[in-house]
Amino acid sequence: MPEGPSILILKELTQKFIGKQIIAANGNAKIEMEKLPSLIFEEYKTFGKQSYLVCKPFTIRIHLLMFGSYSVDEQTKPDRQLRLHLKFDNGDLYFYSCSVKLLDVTVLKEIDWNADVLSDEWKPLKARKKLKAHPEMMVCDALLDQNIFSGVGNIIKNEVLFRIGVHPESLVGNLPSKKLSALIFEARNYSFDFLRWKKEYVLKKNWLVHTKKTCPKCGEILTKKHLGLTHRRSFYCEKDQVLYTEKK
DNA sequence: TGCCATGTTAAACT
DNA sequence: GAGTTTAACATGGC
Repeated sequence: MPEGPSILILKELTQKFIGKQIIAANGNAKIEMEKLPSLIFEEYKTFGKQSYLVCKPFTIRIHLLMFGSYSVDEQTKPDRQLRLHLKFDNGDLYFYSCSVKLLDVTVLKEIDWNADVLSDEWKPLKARKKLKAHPEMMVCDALLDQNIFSGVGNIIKNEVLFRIGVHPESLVGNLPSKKLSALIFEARNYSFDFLRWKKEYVLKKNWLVHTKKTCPKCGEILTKKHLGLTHRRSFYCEKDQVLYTEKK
């Protein structure tokens, strides 16, 4: 489910509730539920994988983590623990097994919206600046850094690195300028491909290396390893993805 | 059936 | 205190 593009799809599904009053709120989220009824759901803001349901003077921050899910209007699988249910006069919004926090709406001012690869406010130059400040970082860690590439997840990471022909263990500071540009460009570009394919239910079909066995380019066996600070799965081709070891 | 994964935080270590 | 490792959360696919 939940890499940045999937959250945008969720946002679209909830648009009919914008401007509506919350009639009731329940679920096992450890928040002050009694504060929610009568508030107006004004806006659904996303920041990468985070959702911010703006209901002044609060905002409900929801993160689906690894296994979170949602449904609109129907409680699809009642056996799951219902984390948050918001009732409106034209339907219902349900969230399951996710992180939920009720925050003061002012937290939205603290967010660096320019870091969201899927946002109109995305600023590639700013991402470049952040990367330049961390030359010792492995590119596989850099792509997953939500302060630099908010919304990028492990699938996008693997696919982006294959597209640009860069080995996941290359250091940011060793990338040639053109490769650095390609990295920043594809982080956003692939995210939109992901979004389109997800909507068409053909996302998996379009994976080139993620969970794959052989390289679609050269046919060699792909390497699967847990790499970087986060030890997340990396799928890559030793032949087609260059390990940049020399400072350029 | 058991393992593991599209993620993040916070506690528990050194 | 810092930096690092582990646990916790919880569901579904293979």
